Amino acid sequence: MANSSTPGSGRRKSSSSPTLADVAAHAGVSPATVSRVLAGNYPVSRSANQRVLRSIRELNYSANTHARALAGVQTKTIAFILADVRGQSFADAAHGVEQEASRRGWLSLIGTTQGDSERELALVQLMREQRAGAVILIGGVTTEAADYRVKMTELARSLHSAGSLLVLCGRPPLGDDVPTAVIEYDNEQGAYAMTSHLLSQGHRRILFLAGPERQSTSMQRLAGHRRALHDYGVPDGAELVEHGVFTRASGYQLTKNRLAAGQDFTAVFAATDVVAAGVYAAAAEFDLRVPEDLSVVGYDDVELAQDLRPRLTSVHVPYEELGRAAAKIALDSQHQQPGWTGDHRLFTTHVVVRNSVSRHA
Amino acid sequence: MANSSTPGSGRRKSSSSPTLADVAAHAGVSPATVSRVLAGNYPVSRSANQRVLRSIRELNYSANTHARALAGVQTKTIAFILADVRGQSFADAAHGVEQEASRRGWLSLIGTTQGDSERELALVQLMREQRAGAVILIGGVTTEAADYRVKMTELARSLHSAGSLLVLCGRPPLGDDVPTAVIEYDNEQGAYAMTSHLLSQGHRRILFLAGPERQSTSMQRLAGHRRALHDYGVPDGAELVEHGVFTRASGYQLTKNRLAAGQDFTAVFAATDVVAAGVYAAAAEFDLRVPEDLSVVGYDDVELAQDLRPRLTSVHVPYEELGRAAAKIALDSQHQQPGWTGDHRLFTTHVVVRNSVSRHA
DNA sequence: GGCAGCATAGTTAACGTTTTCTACACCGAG
DNA sequence: CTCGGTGTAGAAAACGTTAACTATGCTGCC
Repeated sequence: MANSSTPGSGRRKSSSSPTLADVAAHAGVSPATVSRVLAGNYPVSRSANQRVLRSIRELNYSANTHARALAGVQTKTIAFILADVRGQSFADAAHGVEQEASRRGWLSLIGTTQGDSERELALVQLMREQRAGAVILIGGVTTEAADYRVKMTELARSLHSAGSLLVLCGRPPLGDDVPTAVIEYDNEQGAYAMTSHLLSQGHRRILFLAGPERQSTSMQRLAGHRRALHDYGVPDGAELVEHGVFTRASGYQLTKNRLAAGQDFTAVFAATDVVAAGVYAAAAEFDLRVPEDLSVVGYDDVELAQDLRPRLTSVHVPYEELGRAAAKIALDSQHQQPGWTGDHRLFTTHVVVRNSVSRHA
Repeated sequence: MANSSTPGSGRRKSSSSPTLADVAAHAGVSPATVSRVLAGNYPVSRSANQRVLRSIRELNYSANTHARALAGVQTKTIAFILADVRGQSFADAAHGVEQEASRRGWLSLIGTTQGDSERELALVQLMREQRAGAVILIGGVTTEAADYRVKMTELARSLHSAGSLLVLCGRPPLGDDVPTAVIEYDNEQGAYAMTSHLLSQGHRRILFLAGPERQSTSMQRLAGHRRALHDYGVPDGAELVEHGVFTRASGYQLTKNRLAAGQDFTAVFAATDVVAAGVYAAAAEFDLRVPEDLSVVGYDDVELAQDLRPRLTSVHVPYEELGRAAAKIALDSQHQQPGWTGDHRLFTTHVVVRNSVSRHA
């Protein structure tokens, strides 16, 4: 009509996808009818229905998500946000989410933050804007910035009021009045159990390789370790705690430094299995046998724990199940009441004893 | 104005996010001005600018992506699609993408297909609709369905005409006239080199644990293996090829079966390092020492290769760099000419010799 | 002093759906 | 033979942006 005045002038989509209007024209019906055929929530005559279906097939039409979203329908997409895909544990959790989501015909998207809370906020923001059906955050938080809490709280509310949901997995809740679901796994308890195990085997000087300072997961595990030491009446040796990151390289370097400094310890509790792999490498370099000369334990119990030699004693965390549960809660929440305050679920962990710990006289 | 006639009647958003119009009203300017402040592509007076900025902050406004996309702007989002995040190799590649994207201020999203080409199409589709700036597909393809090729080709064209780009990474191109970028790493050559290595060490009966039949990566590696056998004049022993999947469990089971059947081979070439981990486990169960009784090699050279004992000889593939390169090409392509046919880049691989192979008399 | 030109501002038409409303046959019942 | 349904269909108003047009004061020049 209006813009057909000068044929080649206006911003004409060259070979873009066919629109609903195109389908309607092709089938000789109104746009509304096409929409109704697609939605199937309104009576349409047999003949019109067939013509529309045929046109859709012939034009290879597919609805534009954005237009749909703008018009108020939710996308069947669930977002999963973590620090780094390279970590086995969270990758397992991601798989759990994926599984549950696809079982229900939803698509899941993964975003990574590299531990940067700015990026985390940006991703949640993006997902809210994209009208994701739910957003799952997994893994500890690092920042203490008050700003962060405020913004995340706001995003949680905003998601909730848009019929979506923020799920916090393995991280501290935002507050009682914030509409989120929380899924935790017991870091403090697991670390307590593991350190107890080491203590019961006679170890008294245990090097604890923690994650970053002020990272919640890291701090919880350290707290469990400390509590066990305290309960056994062992001095809590702050000088035997080292902070690093959750990588093999970090475990290797930290252990090497300590060993080079001639420090005296009979066991190492690595905050993570991959960190423990680094400990193994450093020990080998100093000709220390595991577990005869040095006992080593980890946390997470990922597949790697079984491939290390000797096999690594670790704390089992049901990551995949965690992911499934998160997705389940998120997707079930679809029809939550407005006054709803939040679900809370706690997964337990347990020590898996393998061959990396020896009795110490 | 018009819709304020009956205050409480229409479908009123209860506590939804503030819109651009809200900001405009709050700042006492027109919507256009707000949009311009945001875009910064049009002169706005100092005072108006400040008022708008303040209103945005006070209302905590954030633009609606869908409306934006609908109005034709691209999202600064890049999508990365793979089969399964749990595989180290692709996780590394994902990290490379992530790195490069965030370096430029882009967000990256990961989607997983579980090897299902239907889901793959759906994800690419979704990303196209979401106006992603680029879509990167990594890993071999499994399907032979003609339908798949047709649809993917169409999506590639559609993405390209929307100013976006489809990047194929480690998988066969769709055709010369399809506007995609292709990044390959040499599976055939790497496998050839590895099998040559085994042959040069005197091994003649090599069990090859391939991935799924008709999966491109798997087939390429098998082809390289076969070519090496042929070049050395060794019978190509189809009975020494076993097809499975790229997991530890698969490697374990397949090897165990062969061993239990009393089959005779002196080396195992696992299609993947994690598969090799399974081989180690099976060998241990039969009291076979690696490499004295059985030589084992893998492919990918992920971190795990260094943690296995003995350390695994493997073919190094620069996954992280691959990811970075893919992202780089994708993001640089932003201003490609219409007649553009596609970039092509090939990464080389090389054997990393460790301790899992012994000389066979 | 009138007028071209510039710096800002506002209007309005897209973008592609969904979803009310309204319209129109056609049917059986009074 | 008219009159409320009922079953289908279309028109049009959202949804929240962007961008192409218009509109309006000014400034400065002839």
